[in-house]
Amino acid sequence: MTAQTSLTSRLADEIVDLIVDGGLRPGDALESSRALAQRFEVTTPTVREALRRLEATDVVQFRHGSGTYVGAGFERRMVVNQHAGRDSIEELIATRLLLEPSIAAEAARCRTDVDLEVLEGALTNALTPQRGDERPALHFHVAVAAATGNRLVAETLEALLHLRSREQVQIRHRYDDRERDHAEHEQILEAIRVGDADRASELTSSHLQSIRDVLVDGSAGKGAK
Amino acid sequence: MTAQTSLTSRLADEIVDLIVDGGLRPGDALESSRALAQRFEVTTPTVREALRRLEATDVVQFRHGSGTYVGAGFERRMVVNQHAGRDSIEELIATRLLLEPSIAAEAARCRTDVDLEVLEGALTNALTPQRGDERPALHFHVAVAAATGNRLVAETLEALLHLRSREQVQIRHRYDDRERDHAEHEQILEAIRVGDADRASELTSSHLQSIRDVLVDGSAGKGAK
DNA sequence: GTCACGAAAGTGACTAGATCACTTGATGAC
DNA sequence: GTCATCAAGTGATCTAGTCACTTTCGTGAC
Repeated sequence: MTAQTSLTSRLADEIVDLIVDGGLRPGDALESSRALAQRFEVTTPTVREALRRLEATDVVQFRHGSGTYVGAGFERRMVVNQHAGRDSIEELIATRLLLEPSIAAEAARCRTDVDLEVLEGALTNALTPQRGDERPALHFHVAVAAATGNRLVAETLEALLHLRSREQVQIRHRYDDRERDHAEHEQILEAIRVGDADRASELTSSHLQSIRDVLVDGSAGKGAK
Repeated sequence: MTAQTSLTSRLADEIVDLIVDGGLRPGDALESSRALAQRFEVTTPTVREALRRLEATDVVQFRHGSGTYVGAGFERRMVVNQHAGRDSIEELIATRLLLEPSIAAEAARCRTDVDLEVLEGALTNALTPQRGDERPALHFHVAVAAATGNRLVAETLEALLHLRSREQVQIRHRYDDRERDHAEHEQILEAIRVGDADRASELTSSHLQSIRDVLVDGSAGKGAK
């Protein structure tokens, strides 16, 4: 049960731990590949695989002939992977509450007929339980962002929702009022359809607020599990 | 001149090209490691390093014993690395225009005295030309996002500005009216200081709009360099 | 004393050829 | 028809190196 994950994955995590424990900051040098290989009792190619993975998000940087150094992505990782307490979930909802109303308003202004079809599709998909299908059913809120016609907006929101995806499941577990969820989504869609930006914004805001309320009440009133 | 970059980096790019050229979509299988190694005339550990790098952003996924598959991150990469034309810069500005006014408003509501000091620091740093110092001077707009007290908001905006960082330099090159930039930042800061959310939002909006205008005029009027 | 040069040590980059572990699909017994 | 079995394909990792680059530090010229 310790780990179904690969040796390389664990290794990457352990290297991050090493950076944390050592109090290293961006710019500081890590141990050499060979030293790391010895420390973790693996071979250098394996260490390098783990480091490459970390390099991709700039957690570490290679400098040929010089050494391996902590990169700026390290601190970013610390923020992103912060312990998944209630704070981080509330932080996520707060962020969405800040950004999504504007996005919904813009969607109401810019949406095309095709966007509307996609939104309707996302809405019906949400009701049918996930099939064995690979496609994880386009998230309604991402579909709204896509309806702005700006791919970067959609991408940003998707990245945001992808974060803390585990906690998002928790939210759904609590906020299990599917009918209400669907009804609110439908209202938002209607506002976008008729191009009422203000109403789309307000509805999105109150929708997220109600989710937040459930969350806060739940954490205050309910015990574990 | 062909490439100062490492073999692994080039290899990662070439594998992505291979996915693109092959018309592969998320879920499709890649060639085996051995086949890739043969194709590119490198050894398997090298291929694996390149693949690990791509795995970090979910461009590919490993399935032990089964194969290597294209992941959801592939399409994301396509969006992020789309050819850096004017469209993508305008898209970025449009996104910022959509998100940052709300953030500035929230900052005006939530900022602490410490946040104000940080903002002032970011403002003066922007005027002094970059020193040899490693720290790349906290971006004013990121500092505003941080003043919301929500780390996730700051992180999101930072990620956004980090994208297309090359093009951002272009923008600065055109929008070289440092004094005006600084003056507008100062106005925004003042609104945040006194807690005027509406004004902070409006000022941010007009600030970004003026940047966009310069950009659009520049692209229409000016030739290359 | 100062500074250019250059060898040596340390480090990452990559090679070469294996072995082990897991998945998958075909085969064959029941 | 169903299910256990097995073999081929693939990823995961190892062993044991060589090559290329950077940094350092000592040497010697000035």
